[in-house]
Amino acid sequence: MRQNKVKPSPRATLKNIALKAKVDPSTVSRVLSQNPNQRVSSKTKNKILEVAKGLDYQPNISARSLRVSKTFSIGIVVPQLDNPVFAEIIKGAERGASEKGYSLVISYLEDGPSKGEPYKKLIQSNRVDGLLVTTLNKNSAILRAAKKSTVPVVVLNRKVPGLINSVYFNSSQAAKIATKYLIAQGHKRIAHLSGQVNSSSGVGRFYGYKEALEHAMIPFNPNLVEVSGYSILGGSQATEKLLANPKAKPTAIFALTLNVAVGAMMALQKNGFSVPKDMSIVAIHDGPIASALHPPLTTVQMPSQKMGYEGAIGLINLIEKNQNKVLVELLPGDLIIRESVKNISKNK
Amino acid sequence: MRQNKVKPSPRATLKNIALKAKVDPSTVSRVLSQNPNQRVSSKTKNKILEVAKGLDYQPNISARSLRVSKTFSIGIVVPQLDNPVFAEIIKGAERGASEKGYSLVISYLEDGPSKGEPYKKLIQSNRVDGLLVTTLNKNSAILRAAKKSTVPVVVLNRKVPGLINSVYFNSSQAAKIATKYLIAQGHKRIAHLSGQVNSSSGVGRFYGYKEALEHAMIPFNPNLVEVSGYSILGGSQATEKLLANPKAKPTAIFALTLNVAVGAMMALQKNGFSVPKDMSIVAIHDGPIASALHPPLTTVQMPSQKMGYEGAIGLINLIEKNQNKVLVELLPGDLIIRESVKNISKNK
DNA sequence: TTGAAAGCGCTAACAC
DNA sequence: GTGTTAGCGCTTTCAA
Repeated sequence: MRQNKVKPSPRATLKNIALKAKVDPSTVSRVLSQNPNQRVSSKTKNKILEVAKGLDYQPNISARSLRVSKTFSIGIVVPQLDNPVFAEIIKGAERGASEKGYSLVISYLEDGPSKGEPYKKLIQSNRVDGLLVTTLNKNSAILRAAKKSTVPVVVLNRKVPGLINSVYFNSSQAAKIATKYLIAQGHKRIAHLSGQVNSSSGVGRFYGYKEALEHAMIPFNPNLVEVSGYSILGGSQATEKLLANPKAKPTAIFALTLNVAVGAMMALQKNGFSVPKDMSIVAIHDGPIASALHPPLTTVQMPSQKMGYEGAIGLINLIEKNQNKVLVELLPGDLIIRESVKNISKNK
Repeated sequence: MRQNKVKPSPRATLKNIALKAKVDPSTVSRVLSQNPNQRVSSKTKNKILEVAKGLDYQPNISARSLRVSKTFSIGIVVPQLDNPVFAEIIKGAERGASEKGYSLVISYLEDGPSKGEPYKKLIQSNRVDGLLVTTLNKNSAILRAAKKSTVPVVVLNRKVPGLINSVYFNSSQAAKIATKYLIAQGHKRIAHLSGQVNSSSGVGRFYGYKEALEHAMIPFNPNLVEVSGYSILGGSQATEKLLANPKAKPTAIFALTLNVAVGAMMALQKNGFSVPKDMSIVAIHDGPIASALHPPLTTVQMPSQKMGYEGAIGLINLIEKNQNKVLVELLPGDLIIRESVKNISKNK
């Protein structure tokens, strides 16, 4: 009933705009697709713009995609969603994509060695013009698949041999900053909760830690390094080991991740250690939890969100051939000094 | 150079398959689009299937979209990405979408009162066939915008007046389970760290808590309720208030969220309370952190991932007109008993 | 500066 | 059961 009374406003297509503005659809396209070399008289241009606005025109992406063989969306492949680092990366990527008029298609997958299917489907059916790839695992199937991709790929959070395009974080420098700070506060027996061996970010932090020690002429003691991985539980277990080892006896801990630091703090508390009185602690990667911990944790900021943003922008530049290579090294952010480190230097 | 030597295998299109199989493109379409009432002889069908496989055919989504006015993707709008609940919802939604051959486009936005633009762009340019909407705020702009949507919308995590389709969690029942458990362990002075007033999930938990008390004939004491919101910091601050209030004196805390429980535990520790000796604690929403806490936290599982999954499946059914209404109430998951609650009943 | 015409890859109504 | 035909909405030569 109601439909009969209301004059159904025509769908806003180029054709309908052309009809209303009494011009050809192609002219409308010339104006609305913002082609730089338009050559349309400002009179007709204004008229078209006006009509388009009145009809609240939004281009039909499918039609445009079909015509120009581009989807105007990029995909992002993430191994886990419950890791705050990836959440921030996605956040940044979404911002970058939408700034450039692209949408972000998400493909989640467990980071196993054999998978890679979602990725395949994503690019084969022309759903995306390019791909942002993150992974925790150096040898993951996605990385292998990425090397054969027909669309541009930008790897986030690490450098991968054979894939030029990446936006990564200088984690070794972040580790150096964190370790140096502990040294400056008088610490000499500094433990390191480290990542897996096959993780480039973990290895980077380990080297940064070692370099900072060397620079301060503090001998490296392997007893002070425990592999924790990236989880709270891992941090807690590694710390237990550390405390149980009579050859360790650290006065400070450098944790490679916020989660790991949380686990470490729990283990310390459980074993009767008070932070920072009995043990100082610093971690890489700032986040809301850091300031909510008790005591608030001193951290080196990690620009995860920026990583996603820069990755998206770079990828789109690649797609649009504005550049042919993306290689961005992001420097660590600031050292956020809170209350988890005690100054134990004698000449204080 | 290399391109000249390699015979470029033709792009796998319907036309090329038709050429190779010596049939008409429309016949190929009939076979490959899996139309149920095909009426193609199994002989030609097999031939087509074979050729298609050899060419590794993947349909061009843009062309199909244009033709059938469908994008085969759904959008999801989330207010924050660093909240584990939303991460799990996305995870589930991605699984549901990909199971049905759809892709998931993500639109992140701060959950302010005035926004709603990303959403608008998403549906207006025909980028998505439907929308999954999550929000923390009862009065958010997205919800208002959703009511005017031309594509189906399914609201996740809450029921909203004026929007029929939703998949939500019976948080009041979860609250009841948690509170009842504390009561069964002999607790009578049970505090509740609650959500905001304008959040349906928060209100539900509050009612569940009250009902459980009533049922056990324990009088409700407003001094035992503190608004914590959903963050770690909020949980910590609310707990501080609780401890400072001489009229409260709880023996147990029911926290509406895992994050809030983490904050509470920090505040308790800071104030010299030991869990569960001096204070028991239960929270809604299980997650890896729960078992990593010290002591491991007793929780009522919340099916966030399932919410995303059911939402996606329901939305796609709506889109494909297999059903015309989605209204799913998810029951709380199991009570996971760990070590954060002490039995203080006398006749133990 | 603008219009006419073709076609991206696909599907569906209609013939036979 | 299979081919013919038209057209979704858009961009892009080519002509005028």
